[in-house]
Amino acid sequence: MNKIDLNAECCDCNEVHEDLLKIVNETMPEENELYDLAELFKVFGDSTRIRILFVLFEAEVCVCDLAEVLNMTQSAISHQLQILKQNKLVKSRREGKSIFYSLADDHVRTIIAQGQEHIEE
Amino acid sequence: MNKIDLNAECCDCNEVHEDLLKIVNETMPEENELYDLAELFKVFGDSTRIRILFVLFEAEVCVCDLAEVLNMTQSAISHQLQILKQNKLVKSRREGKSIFYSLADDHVRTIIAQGQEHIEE
DNA sequence: TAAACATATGAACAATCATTCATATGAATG
DNA sequence: CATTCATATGAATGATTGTTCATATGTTTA
Repeated sequence: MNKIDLNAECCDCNEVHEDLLKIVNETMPEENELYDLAELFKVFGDSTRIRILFVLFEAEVCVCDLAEVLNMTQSAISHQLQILKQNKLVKSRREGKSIFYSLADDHVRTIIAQGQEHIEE
Repeated sequence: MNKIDLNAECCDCNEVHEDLLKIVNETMPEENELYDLAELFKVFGDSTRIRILFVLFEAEVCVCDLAEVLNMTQSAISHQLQILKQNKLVKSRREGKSIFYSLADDHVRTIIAQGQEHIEE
């Protein structure tokens, strides 16, 4: 595998081609992992979902409280909660008529904290 | 703490309203910071850009090599590089006709590593 | 068990986005 | 200085997505 391409059809920086292909083939995650990674970050790429997460950083909250605090419709919040739940960023628990949502794990905090560090520079 | 909100206009979980509002108002970032955060994660939310970043984890690479290694058109790669650059995830350097791209800082690695940890569980 | 309440969900619509195509810019080369 | 090479970019297009609206599901209560 990874044979030398002497007829590099690209730019003149020929020296790197072989090594680059080799290294990339070794370190690049599988196609479906790349897809999952992008999917995960897509979930963080919406300010409504980010705001939901910031609320859940502080407390376990039911849907209607989330909607009230964030000043959005119950339906919009519920739709976004489903997306957060599908991606295992939040979990839910029923208590009577209400359903309470909370953070699923602490990666969420870490990822968002890293994002904040990045934009604050 | 956790005072009761007697005028809760929402669901029956009245006790939390006041405190929740207070805490959220204290800890929720400003509107534009939330927007910037979401924008940043949106950049990670595309597998082409993720793949570009994985290549740049290993080496400083010119545009045509990126296009070749990732098997995509020069134009598509260039468009995505502009987005990565605007969000300060990569930087560029001209050398003759070529332009070499590299990671702008190490938050990129940390954020993606956290994402990988999350999906591998 | 009917009504009220809390949440979920499907369809529709507008907005956003990634890629393609054509072309422009900018540097090296002969 | 015209051509070639490497990259950037604007417009167009098809695909994806967040919100709304209407309605369904599931739980409590009278």
